[in-house]
Amino acid sequence: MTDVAACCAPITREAIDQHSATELARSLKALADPARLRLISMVAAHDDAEACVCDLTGPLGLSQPTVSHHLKVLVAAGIFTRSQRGTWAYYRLVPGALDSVARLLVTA
Amino acid sequence: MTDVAACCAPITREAIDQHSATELARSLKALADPARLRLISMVAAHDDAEACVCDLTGPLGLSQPTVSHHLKVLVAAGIFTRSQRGTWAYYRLVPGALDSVARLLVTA
DNA sequence: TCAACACATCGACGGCCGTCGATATCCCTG
DNA sequence: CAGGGATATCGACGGCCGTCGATGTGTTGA
Repeated sequence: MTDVAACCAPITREAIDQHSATELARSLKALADPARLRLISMVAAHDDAEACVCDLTGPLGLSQPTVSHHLKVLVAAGIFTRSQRGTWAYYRLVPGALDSVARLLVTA
Repeated sequence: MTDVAACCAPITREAIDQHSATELARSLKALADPARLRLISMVAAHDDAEACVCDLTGPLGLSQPTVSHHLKVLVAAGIFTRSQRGTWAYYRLVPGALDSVARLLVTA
Protein backbone atom coordinates (compact mmCIF):
# COMPACT_ATOMS: atom_id res chain seq x y z
CA MET A 1 0.00 0.00 0.00
CA THR A 2 2.77 2.45 0.84
CA ASP A 3 6.40 2.53 -0.21
CA VAL A 4 7.06 5.54 1.95
CA ALA A 5 10.34 4.11 3.04
CA ALA A 6 11.98 4.52 -0.33
CA CYS A 7 12.64 8.23 -0.47
CA CYS A 8 14.03 10.13 2.41
CA ALA A 9 16.93 10.70 4.70
CA PRO A 10 17.46 8.71 7.91
CA ILE A 11 15.24 9.96 10.72
CA THR A 12 18.27 10.95 12.75
CA ARG A 13 19.67 13.14 9.97
CA GLU A 14 16.81 15.53 9.60
CA ALA A 15 13.53 16.16 11.41
CA ILE A 16 10.68 13.91 10.35
CA ASP A 17 7.18 15.34 9.89
CA GLN A 18 3.98 13.85 11.23
CA HIS A 19 2.95 12.25 7.96
CA SER A 20 6.29 10.56 7.27
CA ALA A 21 6.38 9.31 10.85
CA THR A 22 2.96 7.71 10.44
CA GLU A 23 3.97 6.02 7.20
CA LEU A 24 7.24 4.68 8.56
CA ALA A 25 5.46 3.47 11.68
CA ARG A 26 3.05 1.60 9.44
CA SER A 27 5.92 -0.28 7.82
CA LEU A 28 7.56 -1.01 11.15
CA LYS A 29 4.28 -2.29 12.62
CA ALA A 30 4.14 -4.83 9.81
CA LEU A 31 7.57 -6.07 10.85
CA ALA A 32 7.07 -5.88 14.61
CA ASP A 33 5.66 -9.37 15.11
CA PRO A 34 7.58 -12.59 15.79
CA ALA A 35 5.45 -14.66 13.44
CA ARG A 36 5.92 -12.24 10.56
CA LEU A 37 9.67 -11.97 11.13
CA ARG A 38 9.92 -15.73 11.02
CA LEU A 39 7.83 -15.80 7.85
CA ILE A 40 10.25 -13.36 6.21
CA SER A 41 13.20 -15.44 7.30
CA MET A 42 11.60 -18.69 6.20
CA VAL A 43 10.63 -17.40 2.78
CA ALA A 44 14.10 -15.95 2.21
CA ALA A 45 15.69 -19.25 3.20
CA HIS A 46 13.36 -21.38 1.10
CA ASP A 47 14.24 -22.87 -2.28
CA ASP A 48 14.21 -20.18 -4.96
CA ALA A 49 13.42 -17.64 -2.18
CA GLU A 50 9.76 -18.47 -2.58
CA ALA A 51 7.24 -20.42 -0.54
CA CYS A 52 3.57 -21.31 -0.46
CA VAL A 53 1.33 -21.26 2.61
CA CYS A 54 1.58 -25.01 2.96
CA ASP A 55 5.36 -24.72 3.38
CA LEU A 56 4.98 -22.24 6.21
CA THR A 57 2.06 -23.35 8.36
CA GLY A 58 3.74 -26.39 9.85
CA PRO A 59 7.12 -24.93 10.81
CA LEU A 60 5.53 -21.75 12.14
CA GLY A 61 3.19 -23.64 14.44
CA LEU A 62 0.19 -21.44 13.75
CA SER A 63 -3.15 -22.18 12.12
CA GLN A 64 -3.56 -21.77 8.39
CA PRO A 65 -5.92 -18.76 8.68
CA THR A 66 -3.45 -17.02 10.95
CA VAL A 67 -0.60 -17.60 8.52
CA SER A 68 -2.70 -16.27 5.66
CA HIS A 69 -3.50 -13.21 7.74
CA HIS A 70 0.16 -12.46 8.43
CA LEU A 71 1.05 -12.93 4.79
CA LYS A 72 -1.66 -10.51 3.80
CA VAL A 73 -0.28 -7.93 6.20
CA LEU A 74 3.18 -8.32 4.70
CA VAL A 75 1.85 -7.97 1.17
CA ALA A 76 -0.11 -4.86 2.15
CA ALA A 77 3.08 -3.42 3.61
CA GLY A 78 4.93 -3.96 0.35
CA ILE A 79 7.30 -6.53 1.82
CA PHE A 80 5.95 -9.63 0.07
CA THR A 81 4.50 -10.26 -3.35
CA ARG A 82 1.90 -12.91 -3.96
CA SER A 83 1.60 -14.97 -7.13
CA GLN A 84 -0.99 -17.66 -7.52
CA ARG A 85 -0.06 -20.68 -9.60
CA GLY A 86 -2.81 -23.24 -9.73
CA THR A 87 -4.06 -24.11 -6.29
CA TRP A 88 -1.01 -22.71 -4.57
CA ALA A 89 -0.16 -19.14 -3.60
CA TYR A 90 3.53 -18.35 -3.63
CA TYR A 91 5.02 -15.55 -1.58
CA ARG A 92 8.31 -13.82 -2.28
CA LEU A 93 10.27 -10.92 -0.80
CA VAL A 94 10.06 -7.61 -2.64
CA PRO A 95 13.67 -6.74 -3.52
CA GLY A 96 14.90 -3.78 -1.53
CA ALA A 97 11.79 -3.44 0.63
CA LEU A 98 13.52 -4.29 3.90
CA ASP A 99 16.56 -2.27 2.90
CA SER A 100 14.40 0.83 2.41
CA VAL A 101 13.14 0.57 5.96
CA ALA A 102 16.59 -0.16 7.34
CA ARG A 103 18.04 2.84 5.53
CA LEU A 104 15.69 5.16 7.40
CA LEU A 105 16.83 3.87 10.77
CA VAL A 106 20.57 3.91 10.30
CA THR A 107 22.49 6.79 11.85
CA ALA A 108 25.81 6.55 10.03
CA MET B 1 16.11 -4.33 28.54
CA THR B 2 17.31 -6.33 25.58
CA ASP B 3 20.12 -5.63 23.15
CA VAL B 4 19.23 -8.68 21.13
CA ALA B 5 19.78 -6.78 17.95
CA ALA B 6 23.51 -6.54 18.38
CA CYS B 7 24.67 -10.03 17.55
CA CYS B 8 23.36 -11.93 14.64
CA ALA B 9 23.08 -12.18 10.91
CA PRO B 10 20.32 -10.45 8.93
CA ILE B 11 17.05 -12.36 9.10
CA THR B 12 17.13 -12.97 5.36
CA ARG B 13 20.57 -14.57 5.51
CA GLU B 14 19.81 -17.41 7.86
CA ALA B 15 16.71 -18.79 9.52
CA ILE B 16 15.70 -17.02 12.70
CA ASP B 17 14.50 -19.00 15.70
CA GLN B 18 11.42 -18.28 17.80
CA HIS B 19 13.30 -16.57 20.60
CA SER B 20 15.31 -14.25 18.38
CA ALA B 21 12.17 -13.36 16.47
CA THR B 22 10.43 -12.38 19.69
CA GLU B 23 13.32 -10.22 20.78
CA LEU B 24 13.67 -8.44 17.45
CA ALA B 25 9.92 -7.91 17.37
CA ARG B 26 10.17 -6.29 20.78
CA SER B 27 12.70 -3.77 19.46
CA LEU B 28 10.64 -3.08 16.36
CA LYS B 29 7.49 -2.58 18.39
CA ALA B 30 9.26 0.16 20.31
CA LEU B 31 9.98 1.91 17.01
CA ALA B 32 6.63 1.25 15.36
CA ASP B 33 4.84 4.34 16.61
CA PRO B 34 4.68 7.77 14.95
CA ALA B 35 5.14 9.65 18.22
CA ARG B 36 8.23 7.67 19.16
CA LEU B 37 9.76 8.02 15.70
CA ARG B 38 9.29 11.77 15.93
CA LEU B 39 10.82 11.78 19.41
CA ILE B 40 13.89 9.99 18.06
CA SER B 41 14.16 12.45 15.21
CA MET B 42 13.64 15.46 17.46
CA VAL B 43 16.20 14.36 20.02
CA ALA B 44 18.76 13.64 17.31
CA ALA B 45 18.18 17.05 15.76
CA HIS B 46 18.30 18.92 19.06
CA ASP B 47 21.30 20.88 20.32
CA ASP B 48 23.99 18.50 21.55
CA ALA B 49 21.75 15.61 20.42
CA GLU B 50 19.99 15.78 23.76
CA ALA B 51 16.62 17.04 24.94
CA CYS B 52 14.46 17.22 28.03
CA VAL B 53 10.75 16.45 28.22
CA CYS B 54 9.88 20.13 28.18
CA ASP B 55 11.58 20.51 24.78
CA LEU B 56 9.48 17.72 23.30
CA THR B 57 5.96 18.04 24.68
CA GLY B 58 5.04 21.17 22.76
CA PRO B 59 6.30 20.27 19.29
CA LEU B 60 4.94 16.74 19.56
CA GLY B 61 1.44 17.93 20.45
CA LEU B 62 0.85 15.28 23.09
CA SER B 63 0.33 15.55 26.82
CA GLN B 64 3.29 15.45 29.17
CA PRO B 65 2.36 12.05 30.69
CA THR B 66 2.09 10.57 27.23
CA VAL B 67 5.50 11.91 26.23
CA SER B 68 7.02 10.52 29.41
CA HIS B 69 5.43 7.17 28.63
CA HIS B 70 6.91 7.05 25.14
CA LEU B 71 10.33 8.04 26.43
CA LYS B 72 10.17 5.27 29.00
CA VAL B 73 9.37 2.75 26.27
CA LEU B 74 12.36 3.91 24.25
CA VAL B 75 14.65 3.69 27.26
CA ALA B 76 13.40 0.18 28.04
CA ALA B 77 14.12 -0.78 24.44
CA GLY B 78 17.71 0.42 24.75
CA ILE B 79 17.25 3.22 22.24
CA PHE B 80 17.42 6.18 24.60
CA THR B 81 19.39 6.87 27.75
CA ARG B 82 18.04 9.05 30.51
CA SER B 83 20.13 11.34 32.67
CA GLN B 84 18.60 13.53 35.31
CA ARG B 85 20.26 16.87 35.96
CA GLY B 86 18.47 18.88 38.58
CA THR B 87 14.78 19.13 37.88
CA TRP B 88 15.17 18.16 34.25
CA ALA B 89 15.50 14.74 32.64
CA TYR B 90 17.62 14.64 29.51
CA TYR B 91 17.22 11.97 26.88
CA ARG B 92 19.85 10.94 24.34
CA LEU B 93 20.18 8.32 21.61
CA VAL B 94 22.22 5.23 22.49
CA PRO B 95 25.01 5.11 19.88
CA GLY B 96 24.54 2.23 17.48
CA ALA B 97 21.17 1.12 18.84
CA LEU B 98 19.20 1.93 15.71
CA ASP B 99 22.00 0.61 13.52
CA SER B 100 21.85 -2.75 15.27
CA VAL B 101 18.19 -3.09 14.40
CA ALA B 102 18.72 -1.87 10.85
CA ARG B 103 21.53 -4.37 10.34
CA LEU B 104 19.16 -7.26 11.04
CA LEU B 105 16.72 -6.10 8.39
CA VAL B 106 19.09 -5.42 5.54
CA THR B 107 19.32 -8.04 2.79
CA ALA B 108 22.53 -7.03 1.05
C1' DT C 1 -19.93 -33.00 -12.54
C1' DC C 2 -18.24 -34.00 -8.20
C1' DA C 3 -14.92 -34.61 -4.59
C1' DA C 4 -10.77 -33.15 -2.59
C1' DC C 5 -7.46 -29.78 -1.75
C1' DA C 6 -5.19 -24.99 -0.99
C1' DC C 7 -6.12 -20.83 0.44
C1' DA C 8 -8.89 -16.61 1.81
C1' DT C 9 -12.45 -14.48 4.45
C1' DC C 10 -15.53 -13.97 8.40
C1' DG C 11 -16.86 -13.32 13.15
C1' DA C 12 -15.53 -13.59 17.72
C1' DC C 13 -12.64 -13.36 21.71
C1' DG C 14 -8.90 -11.83 24.74
C1' DG C 15 -5.10 -9.01 25.43
C1' DC C 16 -2.13 -5.26 24.52
C1' DC C 17 -1.35 -0.23 23.56
C1' DG C 18 -1.77 4.90 23.09
C1' DT C 19 -3.88 8.52 25.29
C1' DC C 20 -5.58 11.36 28.89
C1' DG C 21 -6.56 13.76 33.62
C1' DA C 22 -5.42 13.39 38.25
C1' DT C 23 -2.02 12.76 41.38
C1' DA C 24 2.51 11.63 43.41
C1' DT C 25 7.57 12.44 43.59
C1' DC C 26 11.61 14.94 43.34
C1' DC C 27 14.40 19.10 43.07
C1' DC C 28 15.40 23.88 43.28
C1' DT C 29 14.66 28.52 45.13
C1' DG C 30 13.52 31.91 48.30
C1' DC D 1 10.89 24.91 55.44
C1' DA D 2 7.42 26.18 52.17
C1' DG D 3 6.15 26.80 47.48
C1' DG D 4 6.48 25.99 42.69
C1' DG D 5 8.01 23.72 38.70
C1' DA D 6 9.52 19.44 35.96
C1' DT D 7 8.69 14.84 35.53
C1' DA D 8 6.93 10.19 36.71
C1' DT D 9 3.23 7.18 38.01
C1' DC D 10 -1.61 5.68 38.32
C1' DG D 11 -6.13 4.32 36.75
C1' DA D 12 -9.26 4.33 33.18
C1' DC D 13 -11.02 4.24 28.58
C1' DG D 14 -11.28 3.10 23.65
C1' DG D 15 -9.34 1.00 19.86
C1' DC D 16 -6.31 -2.04 17.52
C1' DC D 17 -4.20 -6.71 16.91
C1' DG D 18 -3.10 -11.77 17.01
C1' DT D 19 -5.36 -15.90 17.16
C1' DC D 20 -8.74 -19.34 16.31
C1' DG D 21 -12.72 -22.33 14.27
C1' DA D 22 -16.05 -22.21 10.82
C1' DT D 23 -17.03 -21.24 6.35
C1' DG D 24 -16.52 -19.47 1.53
C1' DT D 25 -13.95 -19.53 -3.02
C1' DG D 26 -11.49 -21.32 -6.65
C1' DT D 27 -8.70 -24.99 -8.85
C1' DT D 28 -7.41 -29.71 -9.90
C1' DG D 29 -8.24 -34.28 -11.27
C1' DA D 30 -11.06 -38.42 -11.71
